[in-house]
Amino acid sequence: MRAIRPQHSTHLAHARGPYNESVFRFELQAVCKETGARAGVLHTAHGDVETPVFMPVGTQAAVKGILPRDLLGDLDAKIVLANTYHLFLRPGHETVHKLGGLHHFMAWPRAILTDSGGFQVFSLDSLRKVTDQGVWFRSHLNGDSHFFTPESAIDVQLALGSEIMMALDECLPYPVSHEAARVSMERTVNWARCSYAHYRARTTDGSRACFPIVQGSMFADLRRGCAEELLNLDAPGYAIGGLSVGEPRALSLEMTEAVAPLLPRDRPRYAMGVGMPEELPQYVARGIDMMDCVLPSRNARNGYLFTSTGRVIVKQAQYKDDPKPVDESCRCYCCRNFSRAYLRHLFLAGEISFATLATLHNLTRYFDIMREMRQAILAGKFPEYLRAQLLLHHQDLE
RNA sequence: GGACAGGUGGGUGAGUGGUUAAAGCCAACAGACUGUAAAUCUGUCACUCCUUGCGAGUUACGAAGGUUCGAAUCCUUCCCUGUCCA
Repeated sequence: MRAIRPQHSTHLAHARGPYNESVFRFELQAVCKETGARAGVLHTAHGDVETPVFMPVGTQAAVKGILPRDLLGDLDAKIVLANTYHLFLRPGHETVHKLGGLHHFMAWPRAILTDSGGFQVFSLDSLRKVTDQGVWFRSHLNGDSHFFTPESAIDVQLALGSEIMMALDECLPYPVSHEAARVSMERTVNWARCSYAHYRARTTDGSRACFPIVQGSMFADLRRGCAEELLNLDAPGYAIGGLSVGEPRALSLEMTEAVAPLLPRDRPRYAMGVGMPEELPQYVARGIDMMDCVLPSRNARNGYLFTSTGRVIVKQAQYKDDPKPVDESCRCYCCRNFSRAYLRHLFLAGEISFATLATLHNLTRYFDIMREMRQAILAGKFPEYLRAQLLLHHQDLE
């Protein structure tokens, strides 16, 4: 068998800073005095990640609809997500490991964050059973039973080789009782401790991080209690999970507000699974550095495009003869070359290229928003940016 | 000219006396989507009216008649399509 080794040098040359690139480290560059919004850099063994950052979701080691080439080139993404549960089932973490690790396997030389499978506790509700020790999953592919523990989730992520591993957590639906949320939160804390002990035992060089996840449903006291417990782990970063599971938007932001101030100032904060474009500044304004969401990619495939002036559901009949680009102020390949009418045609015709163009556009939109925010924070103009956004999206945020 | 087989809503295609304004699929239209069981899913899809109800009325299964309490379904005639035979 031919030796397969990741080849990072060419891709990373420009991304390397003056720091020890083998060590995972967060560098805070600016903090908005009025809101607490932050700009920084996440230094990883696979390149620097400027924050605040939006991470495209590539569950099965692929961001649906586009190629790593698009992510590297046009989008210039610095980090993507992949999923422990899905890659464990198929093709199997050992297979990925044997083939040189996830970066090499999916031809993605930059940073990768792997989710632990905690979200699948929520989304595969009918196929799993949670115990104090872990989660039984019945594979959605063939019905096989698999038991995930905090330790095994770390092992799978170690085999995959991601820079940022997530501790196994229990993501609850909404609404649940305070008591159910408390029991679940305590389980998530225990799991985080187990994950952490295992992570510490198995990693030595500091090149890879593991983030615990704050849970507690929509109860501020539980959220705070959870965060305080997790602080004892002295993790290199913290996530807030269990948001956007059906609750009113105001509640998700309220929970973020309750938790973020408790988290270490010098560590990145990750709000998992958010959000709509107009929500992103709201999280950043509450001190969030990292976000991810399937919306730009999934909605793209469903004909729903995000623009600087609102949504364009390009599959609608009203765009049948529309020669305009999706977003006239967008510089993406899709908007530079194709009309709404053409995109609508591709969608209705079921052409695969629609997904590619639409996803490319939506991710461009998300990245533009993140870039604008970062620049505003660095320039000390984030409050103005935020106020302008609020005016623009007054109704959306109701 | 003869013998069969057929003609159903935008398309396809079920339905052989009443629960049929007519299944299913497709198309079309609208909506949903937030750490992806998603190139997925949901709804609408003859017209009119209102007290929006498993409401009322009108029109509709090639055309026109007929049988029947009741017809897309049975009968008669006609028109059209396909295949085969002359």
